[in-house]
Amino acid sequence: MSARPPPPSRPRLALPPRSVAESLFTGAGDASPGPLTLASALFPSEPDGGGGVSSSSGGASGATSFTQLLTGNLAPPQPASHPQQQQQQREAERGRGGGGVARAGPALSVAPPDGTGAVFTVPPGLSPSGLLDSPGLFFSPTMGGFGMSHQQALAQVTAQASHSPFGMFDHAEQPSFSAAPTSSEAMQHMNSAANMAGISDMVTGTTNSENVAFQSAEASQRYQVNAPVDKPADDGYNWRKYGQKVVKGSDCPRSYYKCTHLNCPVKKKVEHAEDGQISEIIYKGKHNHQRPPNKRGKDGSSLATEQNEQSNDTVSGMSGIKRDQEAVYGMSDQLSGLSDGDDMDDGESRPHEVDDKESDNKKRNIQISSQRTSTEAKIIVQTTSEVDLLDDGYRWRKYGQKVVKGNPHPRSYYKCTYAGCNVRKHIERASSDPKAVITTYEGKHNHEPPVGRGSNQNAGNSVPSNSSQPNMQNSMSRSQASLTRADFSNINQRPIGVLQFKSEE
DNA sequence: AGCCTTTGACCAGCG
DNA sequence: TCGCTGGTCAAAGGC
Repeated sequence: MSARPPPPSRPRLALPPRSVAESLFTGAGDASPGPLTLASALFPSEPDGGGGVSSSSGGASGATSFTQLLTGNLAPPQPASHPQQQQQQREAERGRGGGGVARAGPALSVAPPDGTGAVFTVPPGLSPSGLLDSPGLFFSPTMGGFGMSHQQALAQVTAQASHSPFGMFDHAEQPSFSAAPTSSEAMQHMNSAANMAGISDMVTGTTNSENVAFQSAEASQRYQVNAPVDKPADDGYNWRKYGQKVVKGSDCPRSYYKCTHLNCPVKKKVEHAEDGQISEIIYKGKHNHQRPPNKRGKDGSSLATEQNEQSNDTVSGMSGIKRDQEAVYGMSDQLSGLSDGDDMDDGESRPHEVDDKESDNKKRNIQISSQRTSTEAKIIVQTTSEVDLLDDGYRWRKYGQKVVKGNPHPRSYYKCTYAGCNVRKHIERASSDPKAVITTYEGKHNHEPPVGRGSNQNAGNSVPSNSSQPNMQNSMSRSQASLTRADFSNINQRPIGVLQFKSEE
């Protein structure tokens, strides 16, 4: 009916109150946030002009550092002249005014908007989706340099997906969403995260995504998320999609899901942003049953939350809600990596310190484009050699190849060769650009990378190698070296919660 | 075979 | 009553 590929646009991500975020991280889970989660966290976005600090967009903003963006030391947002910007503005309008999304039914008030809530908005090209999905947002050396080679980025992402200490993102229980986030902290963590990913450069170099704004979180029970996924994040329950429709005021379709449990009345509506990411999830009803057995092995859902869920959590009167919050917003959690003020300068001085030789030489552009689950991420890397993508520190065995419809290039399937590890990754070349390789990781490594692998890319890296994040650490450029495990840990402890969600009874 | 997604059609509420 | 809109149904197809 209304199914149509959502046009690219920027995702929205509202940062949760810090207190909440912290609570989230107190229960560190074992699952790690997906690479995309990380990326999303780095570039969450929430359209909003009010109270938010926006960076100017366009190349003109190239002078604006990511740190500036984070700290709000930015120039007023430029008028959206670009179609995407205009779209963003429209979204912003919707998000701000609450329009565009049906909000029927009594909503649970989880996050009272106190104006302190920070929403990090990233315009197209910088947003998780824009950043990751937009074909136009390839981290190119010509755009200021991403600061690391595609391999490095890939390794980081992979490491994140596999070993990131941010695991709690996926599993931590969120007792509430009432606390107001500390912008500064959020910004700082974000900054750190940005550093880690070399985002600073990206931001400054991005041409059409310079609009970064911190906004006050909307006080509502709905969740606005940036989950760049093609389906709702796994929240532990089983859902069946029974409808999809384009609602008025939004160009994006709204999907309707029902809990598949017998006689369970719970439904949820999932709204997608123009870029296909989940922008909002609205729950209706309460589960009259316990969460089904963990499906982790299958899709990477979390365990920690499961236990909490089992207790028939009723915090804020929502049972299934939290789960989705956690799952869907793993990415936001990452964003949560906002840090304290003293960390603010972690990355602001590094944008151009990065060793971009490799990237220059290889002319690689990286785009993290999608995440379906906390342990699945899609990475688009411009490269001429698929082999490069395999060298992420782990050993892979090609077990299949297939030519998918609409793409003349074969799609290769790889599986981690480590005994007992079921992580897989799919590599395919974009039909439009053979040099653009899309890598999708599925699952989580239950082991560490084989010795001697994955570290060769940055042999000179002085960053202390961490067993849990070998690739990430090793793959970081010098400029990123400062973001060590400690940094990640810090981020862990300063999660940013989820965005906005709404529940209907 | 079972489950899920897709999607056009249908229904109900509202102005 | 009509048109609009959101929500749901259900057949078809895919995995």
